[in-house]
Amino acid sequence: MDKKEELKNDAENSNLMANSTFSDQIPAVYGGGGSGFFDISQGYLDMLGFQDYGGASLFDLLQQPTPPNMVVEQLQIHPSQTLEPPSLLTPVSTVTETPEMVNTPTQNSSSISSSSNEAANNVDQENNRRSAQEDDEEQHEDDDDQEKNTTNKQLKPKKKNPKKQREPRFAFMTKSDIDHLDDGYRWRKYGQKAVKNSPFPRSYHRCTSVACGVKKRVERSSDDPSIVITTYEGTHTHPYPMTPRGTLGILPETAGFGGLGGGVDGRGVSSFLFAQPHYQQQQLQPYFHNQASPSSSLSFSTTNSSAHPSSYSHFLQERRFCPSPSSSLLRDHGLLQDVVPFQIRKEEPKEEQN
DNA sequence: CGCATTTGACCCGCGC
DNA sequence: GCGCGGGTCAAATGCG
Repeated sequence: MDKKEELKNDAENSNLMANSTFSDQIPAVYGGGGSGFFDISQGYLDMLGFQDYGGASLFDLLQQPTPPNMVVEQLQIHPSQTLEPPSLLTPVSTVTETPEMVNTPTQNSSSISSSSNEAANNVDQENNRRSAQEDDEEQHEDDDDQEKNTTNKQLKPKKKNPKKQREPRFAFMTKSDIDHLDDGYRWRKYGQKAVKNSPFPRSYHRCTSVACGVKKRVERSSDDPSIVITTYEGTHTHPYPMTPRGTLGILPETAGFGGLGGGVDGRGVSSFLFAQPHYQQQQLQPYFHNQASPSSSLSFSTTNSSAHPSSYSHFLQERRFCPSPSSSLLRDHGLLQDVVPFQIRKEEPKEEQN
């Protein structure tokens, strides 16, 4: 414990510091609600087209006369690497590792970039390995069997071999009482672990879709119990599950942009409809009270190990929830505003001026 | 009965 | 090499 814990503590302390860290990197991001949190105003939500949702989503809540505050903290987005800018997003790029990364000391760019790069490399390497491995496994099933037999003797047949591969990860810090924010997808919890130096456990979820390997980790910030850190890892490879729990009454078409699910790449994704059960509103409120303004903020951090532009952009796309095409206001910024708000804007001609 | 959650065990990477 | 902590597995259990 000693040093380690200290380090951990430091790291965790720096967790929330991510705000400052990030702000240092992308000052613009923090325009709204103090503390470096994004301010999601009702107007913003409108722009996102949330009003169209029938279900009681988190955002619905946000639309309440007294919008709850959802703190979303962008943990770390690395500005150094620009993503290919799809018309909508451009950006910022690289993301960094999520909570963990976030926890990393406030070393910002340098550390972040290095991490990102490393991560990226690792990812690539790992990906290669993985596929290679998979191929191998397929090709040598017999061998595998044998090997497995050997291994099985000792332990459960864990398929995982090589290094874990880190897929693009995006972390969201949400101020909420609810740990598991319903994003519309169906998740199955496959594990829970106690987090060191934190009274709150971390739960591991996996998308229930067959071929979808998207994972999600949910944990509460030890520094601020009111903050839930949700980390998404991977990209959904299936269409958005419409109204999974009757929370999302939206159709792809309504969603615009190919819909919540219809990601640009054809991959359905829109993992950010925080559909919440009704009761959540009540739970959320207390927090909002703590907020100076009735605005809500969503903060997320993207951690992208792969630092792949596509990943990021994809992420952004996902994040687009479903900006309604009609919302011209969003037109250029949309989610971008959250994610890469100002940065991007800088690049964009300000002429538009809203 | 099927699916989701719980939970203890195990694996793996990393730091010392 | 060892211990720690994070991440995952899978049997057991719970729930609708």
